[in-house]
Amino acid sequence: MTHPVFAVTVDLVVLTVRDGELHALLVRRGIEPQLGEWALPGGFVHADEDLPAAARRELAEETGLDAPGGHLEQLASYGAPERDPRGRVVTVAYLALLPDLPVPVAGTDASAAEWAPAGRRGLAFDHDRILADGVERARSKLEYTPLATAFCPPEFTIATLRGVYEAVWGTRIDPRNFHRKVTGATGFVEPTETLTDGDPGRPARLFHRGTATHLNPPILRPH
Amino acid sequence: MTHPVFAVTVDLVVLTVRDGELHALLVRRGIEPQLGEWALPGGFVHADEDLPAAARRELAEETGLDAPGGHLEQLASYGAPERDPRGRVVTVAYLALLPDLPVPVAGTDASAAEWAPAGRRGLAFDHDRILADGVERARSKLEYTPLATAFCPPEFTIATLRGVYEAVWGTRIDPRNFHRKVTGATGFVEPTETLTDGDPGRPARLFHRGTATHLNPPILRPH
DNA sequence: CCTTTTCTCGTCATCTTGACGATAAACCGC
DNA sequence: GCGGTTTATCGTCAAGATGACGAGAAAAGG
Repeated sequence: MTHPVFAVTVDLVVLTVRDGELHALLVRRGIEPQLGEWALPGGFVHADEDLPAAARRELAEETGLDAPGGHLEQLASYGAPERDPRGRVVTVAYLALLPDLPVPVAGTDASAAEWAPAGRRGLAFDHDRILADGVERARSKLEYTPLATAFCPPEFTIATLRGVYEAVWGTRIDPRNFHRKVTGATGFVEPTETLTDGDPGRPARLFHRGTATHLNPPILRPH
Repeated sequence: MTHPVFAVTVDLVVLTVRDGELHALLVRRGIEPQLGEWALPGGFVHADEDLPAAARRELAEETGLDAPGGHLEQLASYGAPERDPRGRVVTVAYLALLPDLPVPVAGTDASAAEWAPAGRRGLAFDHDRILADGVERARSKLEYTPLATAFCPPEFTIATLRGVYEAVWGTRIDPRNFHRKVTGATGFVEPTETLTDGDPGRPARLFHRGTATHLNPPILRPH
């Protein structure tokens, strides 16, 4: 039996929190098609490469670093027949959650790269949809997993963690109740011995991430 | 630029509840490779076909019916270089949740089809892993969505719904607390006017599914 | 020194949860 | 027909979780 021929790409939804708002990494396309349009970073899977390896490679190429303490997971695949003018291209999208990083550098196939607000639309191909799916996945995962810590540096305050929730969800959260829930959930965060210094207000204790993979009880967003 | 060539398949994790246990639909492969091995139903995506359409087509071919009242969603994609001896094959797995159906018929590329307990292992390719991922997705989704109703006929009792949760989670649930939670969650189930008749015990009210897409509050499995 | 800011702990009414008692309303075997 | 069994449904109660908010602690800034 014969079967149709496809190309396979990986595309990345790379999210971070900057200035209290959720941002996504975008690149300006430096090659055809859609040359000059903003798009998600990504590229073709190599001949002998596994999908997660391709995602990590593209992430390293586009951001200049792999995700140390960050998080990378498969998001979904998109393969509508007309989604790419070059022919049948199926893309496997990955979602990366990273702490705030220095300004990204343009990669091989990109003429520019920048952090854009996660609500940004008008991207090439079906990337609007992929970005929206990634943001929704992140919003949902913050409820049931401790992945909010992937947006934070290795040591962080409860206020920083709360800022992540507020940025991703676009809501305000009561600092006192949030502090109680987070420190009460087993394995979410572990206190260190050190306190912040130099910031306005009372010094805050620094925490690092705990060992839990699921939050119990969950931290549900208001609706 | 040139890029490697792939074949793309869809594979289906089709789950149902039979005799109080979670079952998966398996087919015995009628073509090479892995001829004679048990595997997940699936096949190549056609030249002009979208991914969800390919999943629905394969489901219809293998089970003889599309999912009326059932549920079909994308699960994940798998593309390790050595996963298929024919070459680079990326498969997009879909998860289907169906009410208990008559015995399936063997499809085009299968010499037999059967419902096997969802814990079954020893499948062809990497289908053990895909099946395990599908079961875990189903277990998790029952916590936060009303998808348990996808396993039920259009009208069902609370006990039937509880049986779904017990089968998928492999736990026992207190009937009184479950009844309270389910009827209390907004939009999960809507009561009808009719009662069951003929079964042992007191007649039970029949319900149909509500309009909610998320459960609030969630129904968390014990751990 | 006083004000402002932020962190952290407490309080309290309300809601949810889990364990379980009790009654209702059918069946089954005799 | 008649207890015994089975299942559905409602109610109770203590423990835990939630949301709204008070208040002190500990820093910076004028």
